[in-house]
Amino acid sequence: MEQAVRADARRNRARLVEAARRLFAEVGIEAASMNDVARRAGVGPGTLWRHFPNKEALIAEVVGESLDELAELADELRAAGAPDGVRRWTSALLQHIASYRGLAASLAHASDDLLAGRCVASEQALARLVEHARGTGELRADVTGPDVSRLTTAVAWAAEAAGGPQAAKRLLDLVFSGLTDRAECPP
Amino acid sequence: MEQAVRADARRNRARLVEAARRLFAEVGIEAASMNDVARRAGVGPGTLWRHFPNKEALIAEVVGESLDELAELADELRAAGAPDGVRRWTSALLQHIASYRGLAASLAHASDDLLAGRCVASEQALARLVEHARGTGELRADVTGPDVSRLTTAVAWAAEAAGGPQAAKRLLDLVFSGLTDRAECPP
DNA sequence: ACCTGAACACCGTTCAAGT
DNA sequence: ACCTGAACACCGTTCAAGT
Repeated sequence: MEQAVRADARRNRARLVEAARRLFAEVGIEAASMNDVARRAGVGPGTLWRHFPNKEALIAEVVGESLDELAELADELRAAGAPDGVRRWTSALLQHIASYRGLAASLAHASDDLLAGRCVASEQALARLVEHARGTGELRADVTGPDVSRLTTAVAWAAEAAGGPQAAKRLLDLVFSGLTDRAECPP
Repeated sequence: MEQAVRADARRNRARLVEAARRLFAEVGIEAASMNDVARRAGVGPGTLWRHFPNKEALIAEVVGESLDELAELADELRAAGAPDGVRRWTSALLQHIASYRGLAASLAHASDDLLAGRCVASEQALARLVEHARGTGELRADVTGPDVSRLTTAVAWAAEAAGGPQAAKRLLDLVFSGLTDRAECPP
Protein backbone atom coordinates (compact mmCIF):
# COMPACT_ATOMS: atom_id res chain seq x y z
CA MET A 1 0.00 0.00 0.00
CA GLU A 2 1.49 3.33 -1.07
CA GLN A 3 -1.35 5.61 -0.04
CA ALA A 4 0.72 7.21 2.68
CA VAL A 5 -0.45 10.76 2.10
CA ARG A 6 -1.72 12.12 5.36
CA ALA A 7 -5.06 13.88 5.65
CA ASP A 8 -3.60 17.10 7.00
CA ALA A 9 -1.14 17.16 4.13
CA ARG A 10 -3.95 16.96 1.60
CA ARG A 11 -5.85 19.71 3.37
CA ASN A 12 -2.81 21.94 3.56
CA ARG A 13 -2.05 21.48 -0.10
CA ALA A 14 -5.58 22.38 -1.08
CA ARG A 15 -5.49 25.44 1.14
CA LEU A 16 -2.19 26.55 -0.34
CA VAL A 17 -3.44 26.31 -3.90
CA GLU A 18 -6.61 28.18 -3.01
CA ALA A 19 -4.65 30.90 -1.19
CA ALA A 20 -2.31 31.23 -4.15
CA ARG A 21 -5.20 31.46 -6.58
CA ARG A 22 -6.78 34.29 -4.61
CA LEU A 23 -3.56 36.16 -4.01
CA PHE A 24 -2.52 35.87 -7.64
CA ALA A 25 -5.88 37.26 -8.65
CA GLU A 26 -5.74 40.11 -6.17
CA VAL A 27 -2.21 41.43 -6.47
CA GLY A 28 -0.80 39.62 -9.47
CA ILE A 29 1.57 36.70 -9.67
CA GLU A 30 4.72 38.73 -9.25
CA ALA A 31 3.61 40.70 -6.23
CA ALA A 32 2.36 37.62 -4.38
CA SER A 33 5.25 36.36 -2.30
CA MET A 34 5.66 32.78 -1.17
CA ASN A 35 5.49 33.90 2.43
CA ASP A 36 2.27 35.75 1.69
CA VAL A 37 0.74 32.62 0.23
CA ALA A 38 1.77 30.56 3.24
CA ARG A 39 0.43 33.15 5.68
CA ARG A 40 -2.84 33.35 3.77
CA ALA A 41 -3.17 29.58 3.88
CA GLY A 42 -2.45 29.56 7.59
CA VAL A 43 0.66 27.38 7.41
CA GLY A 44 4.36 27.92 7.90
CA PRO A 45 6.65 28.75 4.97
CA GLY A 46 8.28 25.36 5.23
CA THR A 47 4.99 23.64 4.51
CA LEU A 48 4.56 25.59 1.31
CA TRP A 49 8.08 24.73 0.16
CA ARG A 50 7.54 21.10 0.99
CA HIS A 51 4.51 20.92 -1.29
CA PHE A 52 5.94 23.07 -4.06
CA PRO A 53 9.69 23.18 -4.69
CA ASN A 54 9.49 26.67 -6.18
CA LYS A 55 7.07 29.36 -7.21
CA GLU A 56 6.73 28.07 -10.74
CA ALA A 57 5.46 24.75 -9.48
CA LEU A 58 2.80 26.63 -7.55
CA ILE A 59 1.84 28.62 -10.63
CA ALA A 60 1.67 25.39 -12.62
CA GLU A 61 -0.81 24.02 -10.11
CA VAL A 62 -2.95 27.14 -10.25
CA VAL A 63 -3.08 27.54 -14.03
CA GLY A 64 -2.35 23.98 -15.13
CA GLU A 65 -5.94 23.00 -15.68
CA SER A 66 -6.52 25.97 -17.96
CA LEU A 67 -3.42 25.08 -19.95
CA ASP A 68 -4.71 21.55 -20.39
CA GLU A 69 -8.03 22.92 -21.55
CA LEU A 70 -6.25 25.06 -24.13
CA ALA A 71 -4.52 21.97 -25.45
CA GLU A 72 -7.86 20.20 -25.73
CA LEU A 73 -9.42 23.22 -27.40
CA ALA A 74 -6.73 23.20 -30.06
CA ASP A 75 -7.43 19.57 -30.88
CA GLU A 76 -11.16 20.15 -30.89
CA LEU A 77 -10.95 23.09 -33.23
CA ARG A 78 -8.78 21.08 -35.57
CA ALA A 79 -11.11 18.10 -35.48
CA ALA A 80 -14.13 20.32 -36.10
CA GLY A 81 -12.36 21.89 -39.05
CA ALA A 82 -13.31 25.40 -37.95
CA PRO A 83 -12.13 27.80 -40.64
CA ASP A 84 -11.08 30.35 -38.02
CA GLY A 85 -9.67 27.80 -35.60
CA VAL A 86 -6.32 29.45 -34.95
CA ARG A 87 -7.92 32.81 -34.52
CA ARG A 88 -10.33 31.43 -31.95
CA TRP A 89 -7.57 29.58 -30.14
CA THR A 90 -5.43 32.69 -29.82
CA SER A 91 -8.41 34.57 -28.40
CA ALA A 92 -8.78 31.87 -25.79
CA LEU A 93 -5.09 32.06 -24.91
CA LEU A 94 -5.34 35.82 -24.62
CA GLN A 95 -8.28 35.49 -22.28
CA HIS A 96 -6.51 32.90 -20.17
CA ILE A 97 -3.38 35.01 -19.77
CA ALA A 98 -5.51 37.98 -18.77
CA SER A 99 -6.85 36.05 -15.80
CA TYR A 100 -3.74 36.72 -13.69
CA ARG A 101 -1.53 39.76 -13.95
CA GLY A 102 2.02 38.68 -14.69
CA LEU A 103 1.04 35.35 -16.19
CA ALA A 104 2.39 36.22 -19.62
CA ALA A 105 5.84 36.73 -18.12
CA SER A 106 5.58 33.54 -16.07
CA LEU A 107 4.70 31.46 -19.12
CA ALA A 108 7.33 33.04 -21.33
CA HIS A 109 10.08 32.49 -18.75
CA ALA A 110 8.94 29.09 -17.56
CA SER A 111 11.99 27.04 -16.67
CA ASP A 112 10.70 24.55 -14.14
CA ASP A 113 9.50 21.27 -15.60
CA LEU A 114 6.16 21.43 -13.87
CA LEU A 115 5.19 24.62 -15.62
CA ALA A 116 7.26 24.38 -18.79
CA GLY A 117 6.00 20.86 -19.43
CA ARG A 118 2.39 21.93 -19.48
CA CYS A 119 3.24 24.83 -21.76
CA VAL A 120 4.93 22.43 -24.14
CA ALA A 121 1.88 20.18 -24.21
CA SER A 122 -0.43 22.99 -25.20
CA GLU A 123 2.12 24.28 -27.70
CA GLN A 124 2.27 20.90 -29.37
CA ALA A 125 -1.49 20.89 -29.75
CA LEU A 126 -1.26 24.38 -31.20
CA ALA A 127 1.40 23.20 -33.65
CA ARG A 128 -1.00 20.56 -34.93
CA LEU A 129 -3.75 23.12 -35.31
CA VAL A 130 -1.46 25.52 -37.14
CA GLU A 131 -0.32 22.77 -39.47
CA HIS A 132 -3.94 22.09 -40.30
CA ALA A 133 -4.75 25.78 -40.72
CA ARG A 134 -2.04 26.19 -43.31
CA GLY A 135 -3.87 23.58 -45.34
CA THR A 136 -7.21 25.35 -45.15
CA GLY A 137 -5.65 28.69 -45.99
CA GLU A 138 -6.43 30.33 -42.69
CA LEU A 139 -2.74 31.00 -42.28
CA ARG A 140 0.13 31.77 -44.58
CA ALA A 141 2.07 28.65 -45.53
CA ASP A 142 5.25 29.66 -43.70
CA VAL A 143 3.71 30.44 -40.31
CA THR A 144 4.65 28.06 -37.49
CA GLY A 145 3.19 27.17 -34.12
CA PRO A 146 5.92 29.02 -32.19
CA ASP A 147 5.23 32.09 -34.32
CA VAL A 148 1.60 32.08 -33.24
CA SER A 149 2.36 31.23 -29.64
CA ARG A 150 5.05 33.87 -29.20
CA LEU A 151 3.11 36.62 -30.89
CA THR A 152 -0.05 35.94 -28.92
CA THR A 153 1.81 35.88 -25.61
CA ALA A 154 3.63 39.04 -26.63
CA VAL A 155 0.33 40.76 -27.38
CA ALA A 156 -1.09 39.65 -24.05
CA TRP A 157 1.97 41.01 -22.29
CA ALA A 158 1.80 44.35 -24.08
CA ALA A 159 -1.89 44.75 -23.39
CA GLU A 160 -1.31 44.02 -19.72
CA ALA A 161 1.25 46.79 -19.55
CA ALA A 162 -0.95 49.31 -21.35
CA GLY A 163 -4.37 49.40 -22.88
CA GLY A 164 -6.11 46.44 -21.31
CA PRO A 165 -8.38 43.92 -23.05
CA GLN A 166 -9.45 46.28 -25.83
CA ALA A 167 -5.82 46.89 -26.73
CA ALA A 168 -5.30 43.14 -26.67
CA LYS A 169 -8.03 42.61 -29.22
CA ARG A 170 -6.80 45.46 -31.38
CA LEU A 171 -3.19 44.23 -31.37
CA LEU A 172 -4.21 40.65 -32.02
CA ASP A 173 -6.27 41.80 -35.00
CA LEU A 174 -3.28 43.60 -36.44
CA VAL A 175 -0.91 40.69 -35.83
CA PHE A 176 -3.36 38.22 -37.25
CA SER A 177 -3.81 40.11 -40.48
CA GLY A 178 -0.08 39.57 -40.96
CA LEU A 179 -0.36 35.84 -40.43
CA THR A 180 -3.26 35.50 -42.80
CA ASP A 181 -2.91 34.78 -46.46
CA ARG A 182 -2.99 37.95 -48.49
CA ALA A 183 -6.19 38.51 -50.34
CA GLU A 184 -5.53 36.62 -53.51
CA CYS A 185 -5.60 38.69 -56.61
CA PRO A 186 -7.08 36.85 -59.53
CA PRO A 187 -5.29 37.81 -62.75
CA MET B 1 25.66 81.77 -8.24
CA GLU B 2 23.86 78.44 -8.22
CA GLN B 3 26.73 76.19 -9.23
CA ALA B 4 26.85 74.55 -5.83
CA VAL B 5 27.41 71.00 -7.04
CA ARG B 6 30.44 69.60 -5.30
CA ALA B 7 33.22 67.87 -7.17
CA ASP B 8 32.89 64.61 -5.25
CA ALA B 9 29.16 64.58 -5.98
CA ARG B 10 29.80 64.85 -9.70
CA ARG B 11 32.36 62.07 -9.54
CA ASN B 12 30.07 59.82 -7.54
CA ARG B 13 27.22 60.36 -9.93
CA ALA B 14 29.36 59.47 -12.90
CA ARG B 15 30.65 56.38 -11.15
CA LEU B 16 27.14 55.28 -10.29
CA VAL B 17 25.91 55.58 -13.85
CA GLU B 18 28.93 53.71 -15.16
CA ALA B 19 28.50 50.96 -12.56
CA ALA B 20 24.83 50.66 -13.43
CA ARG B 21 25.57 50.50 -17.13
CA ARG B 22 28.00 47.65 -16.62
CA LEU B 23 25.86 45.75 -14.18
CA PHE B 24 22.78 46.10 -16.37
CA ALA B 25 24.78 44.74 -19.29
CA GLU B 26 26.19 41.85 -17.30
CA VAL B 27 23.23 40.51 -15.35
CA GLY B 28 20.26 42.36 -16.80
CA ILE B 29 18.31 45.28 -15.43
CA GLU B 30 16.09 43.22 -13.17
CA ALA B 31 18.84 41.20 -11.53
CA ALA B 32 20.96 44.26 -10.83
CA SER B 33 20.00 45.46 -7.36
CA MET B 34 20.41 49.02 -6.17
CA ASN B 35 22.80 47.84 -3.47
CA ASP B 36 24.84 46.02 -6.09
CA VAL B 37 25.15 49.18 -8.12
CA ALA B 38 26.22 51.19 -5.09
CA ARG B 39 28.78 48.58 -4.05
CA ARG B 40 30.14 48.42 -7.58
CA ALA B 41 30.49 52.18 -7.65
CA GLY B 42 32.23 52.14 -4.27
CA VAL B 43 29.70 54.31 -2.47
CA GLY B 44 27.10 53.74 0.22
CA PRO B 45 23.49 52.93 -0.67
CA GLY B 46 22.40 56.33 0.60
CA THR B 47 24.54 58.08 -1.98
CA LEU B 48 22.86 56.18 -4.79
CA TRP B 49 19.41 57.03 -3.49
CA ARG B 50 20.38 60.67 -3.12
CA HIS B 51 21.34 60.88 -6.78
CA PHE B 52 18.47 58.77 -8.11
CA PRO B 53 15.16 58.65 -6.26
CA ASN B 54 14.35 55.19 -7.59
CA LYS B 55 15.60 52.55 -9.95
CA GLU B 56 13.67 53.88 -12.91
CA ALA B 57 15.47 57.20 -12.64
CA LEU B 58 18.75 55.30 -12.83
CA ILE B 59 17.55 53.38 -15.87
CA ALA B 60 16.47 56.63 -17.48
CA GLU B 61 19.98 57.99 -17.03
CA VAL B 62 21.54 54.88 -18.53
CA VAL B 63 19.29 54.54 -21.59
CA GLY B 64 18.05 58.11 -21.92
CA GLU B 65 20.53 59.13 -24.57
CA SER B 66 19.54 56.19 -26.76
CA LEU B 67 15.89 57.10 -26.38
CA ASP B 68 16.63 60.64 -27.46
CA GLU B 69 18.51 59.30 -30.47
CA LEU B 70 15.50 57.20 -31.40
CA ALA B 71 13.34 60.30 -31.32
CA GLU B 72 15.78 62.09 -33.59
CA LEU B 73 15.95 59.11 -35.90
CA ALA B 74 12.18 59.16 -36.33
CA ASP B 75 12.24 62.79 -37.34
CA GLU B 76 15.15 62.26 -39.70
CA LEU B 77 13.51 59.34 -41.43
CA ARG B 78 10.37 61.36 -41.89
CA ALA B 79 12.26 64.37 -43.22
CA ALA B 80 14.21 62.17 -45.61
CA GLY B 81 10.99 60.63 -46.85
CA ALA B 82 12.39 57.12 -46.62
CA PRO B 83 9.76 54.74 -48.05
CA ASP B 84 10.57 52.15 -45.37
CA GLY B 85 11.01 54.65 -42.57
CA VAL B 86 8.78 52.98 -40.00
CA ARG B 87 10.28 49.62 -40.69
CA ARG B 88 13.78 50.96 -40.17
CA TRP B 89 12.77 52.77 -37.01
CA THR B 90 11.26 49.66 -35.48
CA SER B 91 14.46 47.77 -36.25
CA ALA B 92 16.41 50.43 -34.41
CA LEU B 93 14.06 50.21 -31.43
CA LEU B 94 14.40 46.44 -31.41
CA GLN B 95 18.16 46.74 -31.39
CA HIS B 96 18.10 49.30 -28.61
CA ILE B 97 15.89 47.17 -26.39
CA ALA B 98 18.18 44.20 -26.98
CA SER B 99 21.10 46.08 -25.44
CA TYR B 100 19.96 45.35 -21.88
CA ARG B 101 18.05 42.32 -20.78
CA GLY B 102 14.82 43.39 -19.10
CA LEU B 103 14.69 46.75 -20.84
CA ALA B 104 11.47 45.92 -22.70
CA ALA B 105 9.70 45.37 -19.39
CA SER B 106 11.20 48.53 -17.89
CA LEU B 107 10.02 50.66 -20.79
CA ALA B 108 6.57 49.10 -20.91
CA HIS B 109 6.01 49.59 -17.17
CA ALA B 110 7.68 52.99 -16.90
CA SER B 111 5.86 55.00 -14.25
CA ASP B 112 8.46 57.45 -13.04
CA ASP B 113 8.52 60.75 -14.88
CA LEU B 114 12.23 60.58 -15.59
CA LEU B 115 11.86 57.43 -17.65
CA ALA B 116 8.27 57.72 -18.82
CA GLY B 117 8.88 61.26 -20.03
CA ARG B 118 11.68 60.22 -22.34
CA CYS B 119 9.55 57.34 -23.64
CA VAL B 120 6.77 59.78 -24.43
CA ALA B 121 9.12 62.04 -26.34
CA SER B 122 10.28 59.25 -28.60
CA GLU B 123 6.73 58.00 -28.99
CA GLN B 124 5.59 61.41 -30.15
CA ALA B 125 8.29 61.44 -32.78
CA LEU B 126 7.19 57.96 -33.83
CA ALA B 127 3.59 59.17 -34.08
CA ARG B 128 4.68 61.85 -36.53
CA LEU B 129 6.58 59.30 -38.59
CA VAL B 130 3.63 56.93 -38.63
CA GLU B 131 1.30 59.71 -39.70
CA HIS B 132 3.61 60.42 -42.59
CA ALA B 133 3.97 56.73 -43.48
CA ARG B 134 0.24 56.35 -43.82
CA GLY B 135 0.41 59.00 -46.51
CA THR B 136 3.13 57.24 -48.46
CA GLY B 137 1.36 53.91 -48.21
CA GLU B 138 4.05 52.20 -46.12
CA LEU B 139 1.40 51.53 -43.51
CA ARG B 140 -2.29 50.77 -43.54
CA ALA B 141 -4.36 53.90 -43.04
CA ASP B 142 -5.71 52.84 -39.65
CA VAL B 143 -2.42 52.03 -37.95
CA THR B 144 -1.37 54.35 -35.13
CA GLY B 145 1.87 55.21 -33.40
CA PRO B 146 0.93 53.31 -30.22
CA ASP B 147 0.13 50.27 -32.37
CA VAL B 148 3.63 50.28 -33.78
CA SER B 149 5.28 51.07 -30.48
CA ARG B 150 3.44 48.43 -28.50
CA LEU B 151 3.89 45.70 -31.07
CA THR B 152 7.59 46.37 -31.48
CA THR B 153 8.20 46.37 -27.73
CA ALA B 154 6.13 43.21 -27.45
CA VAL B 155 8.22 41.52 -30.13
CA ALA B 156 11.43 42.58 -28.39
CA TRP B 157 10.13 41.18 -25.13
CA ALA B 158 9.11 37.87 -26.68
CA ALA B 159 12.43 37.47 -28.46
CA GLU B 160 14.27 38.15 -25.22
CA ALA B 161 12.36 35.35 -23.53
CA ALA B 162 12.95 32.87 -26.35
CA GLY B 163 14.65 32.83 -29.69
CA GLY B 164 17.00 35.77 -29.49
CA PRO B 165 17.71 38.34 -32.22
CA GLN B 166 16.81 36.01 -35.10
CA ALA B 167 13.40 35.42 -33.55
CA ALA B 168 13.04 39.15 -33.11
CA LYS B 169 13.61 39.74 -36.81
CA ARG B 170 11.27 36.93 -37.77
CA LEU B 171 8.46 38.13 -35.52
CA LEU B 172 8.88 41.73 -36.57
CA ASP B 173 8.62 40.63 -40.21
CA LEU B 174 5.37 38.84 -39.48
CA VAL B 175 3.94 41.73 -37.51
CA PHE B 176 4.98 44.22 -40.10
CA SER B 177 3.29 42.40 -42.93
CA GLY B 178 0.08 42.93 -40.97
CA LEU B 179 0.65 46.65 -40.67
CA THR B 180 1.43 47.03 -44.33
CA ASP B 181 -1.13 47.83 -46.94
CA ARG B 182 -2.45 44.73 -48.65
CA ALA B 183 -1.21 44.26 -52.13
CA GLU B 184 -3.77 46.20 -54.05
CA CYS B 185 -5.80 44.18 -56.48
CA PRO B 186 -6.64 46.12 -59.60
CA PRO B 187 -10.10 45.20 -60.85
C1' DA C 1 26.11 70.09 0.61
C1' DC C 2 27.09 65.71 0.49
C1' DC C 3 28.55 61.04 2.19
C1' DT C 4 28.44 57.05 5.33
C1' DG C 5 26.77 52.99 7.01
C1' DA C 6 23.74 51.16 10.41
C1' DA C 7 18.97 50.11 10.62
C1' DC C 8 14.04 48.34 9.42
C1' DA C 9 10.78 45.50 7.24
C1' DC C 10 10.68 42.30 3.96
C1' DC C 11 11.74 38.22 0.75
C1' DG C 12 13.38 33.54 -0.78
C1' DT C 13 14.95 29.54 1.19
C1' DT C 14 16.59 26.11 4.57
C1' DC C 15 16.49 23.12 8.49
C1' DA C 16 16.55 21.52 13.30
C1' DA C 17 13.11 20.40 16.32
C1' DG C 18 8.86 18.67 17.12
C1' DT C 19 4.32 15.47 16.68
C1' DA D 1 5.37 11.58 7.29
C1' DC D 2 4.51 15.90 7.92
C1' DC D 3 4.43 20.57 10.25
C1' DT D 4 6.50 24.54 12.67
C1' DG D 5 8.87 28.53 13.04
C1' DA D 6 13.38 30.34 13.82
C1' DA D 7 17.23 31.45 11.03
C1' DC D 8 20.36 33.27 7.07
C1' DA D 9 21.55 36.18 3.37
C1' DC D 10 19.61 39.39 0.80
C1' DC D 11 16.80 43.52 -0.98
C1' DG D 12 14.61 48.21 -1.07
C1' DT D 13 14.64 52.16 1.51
C1' DT D 14 15.49 55.56 5.25
C1' DC D 15 17.98 58.49 8.29
C1' DA D 16 20.94 60.00 12.10
C1' DA D 17 25.54 61.09 12.35
C1' DG D 18 29.42 62.82 10.38
C1' DT D 19 32.70 66.02 7.27
